[in-house]
Amino acid sequence: MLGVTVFRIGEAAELLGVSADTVRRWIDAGRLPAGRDEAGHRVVDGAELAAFVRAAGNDPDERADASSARNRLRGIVTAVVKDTVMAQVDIQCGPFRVVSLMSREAVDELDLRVGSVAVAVIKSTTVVVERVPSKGRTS
Amino acid sequence: MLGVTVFRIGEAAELLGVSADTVRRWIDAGRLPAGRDEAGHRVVDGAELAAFVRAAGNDPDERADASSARNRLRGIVTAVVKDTVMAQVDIQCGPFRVVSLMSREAVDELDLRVGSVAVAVIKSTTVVVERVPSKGRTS
DNA sequence: CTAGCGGTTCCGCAGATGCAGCCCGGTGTG
DNA sequence: CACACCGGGCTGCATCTGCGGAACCGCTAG
Repeated sequence: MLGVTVFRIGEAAELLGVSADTVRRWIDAGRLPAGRDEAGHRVVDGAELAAFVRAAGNDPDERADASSARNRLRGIVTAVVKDTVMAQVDIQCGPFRVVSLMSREAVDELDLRVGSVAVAVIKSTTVVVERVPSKGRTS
Repeated sequence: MLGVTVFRIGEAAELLGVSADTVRRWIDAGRLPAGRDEAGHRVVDGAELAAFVRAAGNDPDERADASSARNRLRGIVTAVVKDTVMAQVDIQCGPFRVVSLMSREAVDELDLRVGSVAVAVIKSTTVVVERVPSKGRTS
């Protein structure tokens, strides 16, 4: 098991958040290196895809750049639920919804409300990583 | 201070990650409610923008749906640095780069490597929210 | 008061993306 | 073995998005 993770075009497309056609065009344009399997289907190496998605994520979004420094996800507040002592704040950060539980006092003090811009900050030691059952095979 | 956060078209565009032209077209198409200020400039209400970004984030991406349940950010591993006892794993989740610090043993056990698909899971109590110096005024 | 600067509106254009249609190859089931 | 189903390759088309240009408005500095 060399463990080289490879993706088919559909899998890569889902990961990148675009259609398979777009991934195909990127490959044909040479922007994303890929090979072909015995059936003529395009095969994308996991490491290549990682490099591509990293490059794509850095350039266009300066806000992502500012974020990429240390787990800073910038977004817009979509919900605020205030309890007596605690409060829950939902932030939409790009395609993800991040939920934060904090004291009600903190919410009041920050004056967080629906529509406000906020940044979700996460200590890297509190991030748990799960492997995905998935797809990519080892070849 | 009623605290109704409002955005100008450029600010909304930056938040949504698109150009001001696109936001203008969305408004003209009725997809995003907006008013006009005394100068004829479009003005977007923060709550409306929040509703819009929430809807936009849920529909297209089923993977985001699966993620939105509880701070589950799915992405691709872009870097793995192994130290003697600790390890750092970088995951590109949409436009954001998430860094996780974990024991080296955990990395080996999960068989995490560049190009693997992984999910960053974050307890909502460990998410710190910062307000942005920003923009949106109170009217 | 005037000039300069930044942001917005509106217009038109070129490139990128998504989608539908059609054919092919691999897989599983009866 | 025959059949249906699924994912992929390839083509063409409609749409969306971003960019540049020209004019307008509001704010600030001189």
